[in-house]
Amino acid sequence: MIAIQALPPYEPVTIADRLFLDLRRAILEGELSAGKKISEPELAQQYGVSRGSLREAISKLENCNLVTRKPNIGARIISFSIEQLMEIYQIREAMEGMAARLAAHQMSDAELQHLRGLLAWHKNAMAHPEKHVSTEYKQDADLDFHFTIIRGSKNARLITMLCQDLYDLVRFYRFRLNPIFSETAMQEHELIVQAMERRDGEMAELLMRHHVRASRDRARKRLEMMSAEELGQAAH
Amino acid sequence: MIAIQALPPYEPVTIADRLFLDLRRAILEGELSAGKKISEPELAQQYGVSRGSLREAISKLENCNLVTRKPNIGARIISFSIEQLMEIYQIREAMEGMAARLAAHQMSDAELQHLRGLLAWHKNAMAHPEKHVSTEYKQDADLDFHFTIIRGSKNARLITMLCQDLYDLVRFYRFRLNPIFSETAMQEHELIVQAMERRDGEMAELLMRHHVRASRDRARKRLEMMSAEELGQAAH
DNA sequence: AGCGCTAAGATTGTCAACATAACATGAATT
DNA sequence: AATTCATGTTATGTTGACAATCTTAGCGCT
Repeated sequence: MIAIQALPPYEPVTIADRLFLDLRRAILEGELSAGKKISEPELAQQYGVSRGSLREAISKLENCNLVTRKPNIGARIISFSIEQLMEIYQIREAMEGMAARLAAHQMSDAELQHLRGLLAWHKNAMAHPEKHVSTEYKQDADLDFHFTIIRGSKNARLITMLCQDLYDLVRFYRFRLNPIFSETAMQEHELIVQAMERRDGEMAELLMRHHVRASRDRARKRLEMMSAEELGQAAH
Repeated sequence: MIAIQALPPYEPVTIADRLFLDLRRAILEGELSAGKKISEPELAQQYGVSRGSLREAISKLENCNLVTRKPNIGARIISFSIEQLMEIYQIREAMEGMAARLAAHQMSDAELQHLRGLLAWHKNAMAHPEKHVSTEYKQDADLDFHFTIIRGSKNARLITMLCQDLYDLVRFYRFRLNPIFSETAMQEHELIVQAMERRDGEMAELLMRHHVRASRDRARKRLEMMSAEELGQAAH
């Protein structure tokens, strides 16, 4: 069994930490509507903590780019925007491309085997949809694939910027768009792993960039097909 | 005269904001030693503010990656590490490469002319070192060059990640290494602008990536020549 | 001498109250 | 009727005090 660790867990030692994790999950899973203003007194009472701790948690959420704060006005959950989603894909293309290039050289054989196993598991899940394999699981598997390669780059700063700063945004949009993981994407993953197994960093980067670009186009096409009404729901 | 805006200014409306700007400057310019632990009571008294505001400012510094915090232990200024500097160059290669590609298509003719002017001004400053053009100015001009292209990408998230999250780290290292801006780098800038004037995004990306990679190699070579003693000074 | 334990000191996390700025309501005026 | 201004209310920024945790110095023990 492969561990799904889309949201890398860490033990919340302080109240503000726990609050941060709770709020992040609530935002990512849509419990708190996109674009909604955060009322400090309301949330503080709701979670039974003081405003000080809440403000610290909000500050951490700001780091994750999940809320924006304006002085003397307050904090808001970020709002849903197709333009921003496209921007994120462009950044992912550049950074994950570099991550794949580095990972092709830096990952150990064991790590590559793990990645290959992940791919096989994912492929099996796609082939046998009857085995109560939920959509979320397949999406988490996709995240796991990308995370493994990112971590494989062994570039600590790159890992932080992608896994902590950018992928919270990715999850924010992913949950609201609920994209289907396509067979095509699976084949792209396969090609990427093959290049990495050949230790071909140059090709791994090119293939990863192609994959992210293709995913962006699929997302855009999907968005154009969605009705305005559905998009409105996604925003909330 | 070309405006030097290495650190994009904004009006600090709240106390925590002003504190944040002050502390950031102090860290970037070496007034607060790298790796040093931040004492909340000490700094709060020194700046004449309460610990709450100081903690908020520290939280913002954490976003900029200039300090790291551990629960129940405290905050430390980041420490100087060659490995981290090399990691930053790798990220810049990927992201600024993408920025150059986008900017080649997105920048207006006027913006390109501004960039060209920046280059001319910089070239002139290099050619006439007698004109009391300090090293800092030339470095700021280099930052301006990169910032103009990054902003030219018109990708808001990319701009934020680079200008706010990554370039504070760049300044942190730059101040401590005090690198000389070489004639070679100037020529690389020239080639990048030429590609952008041709609206050749592909080439602009390749040239920018080459430029960042070359800068990284120059920095590494320079570091290898520096004695251990000098590096120890840089850390403080 | 070296190691582990204990208690004092200091530092960080948390809270509730105060000061100040933004927002909302309604009256007066053009 | 629409706009502007005044006023009250709410929310955010800020502060100082309290509680929990970590660090350190000192002591006893092996």
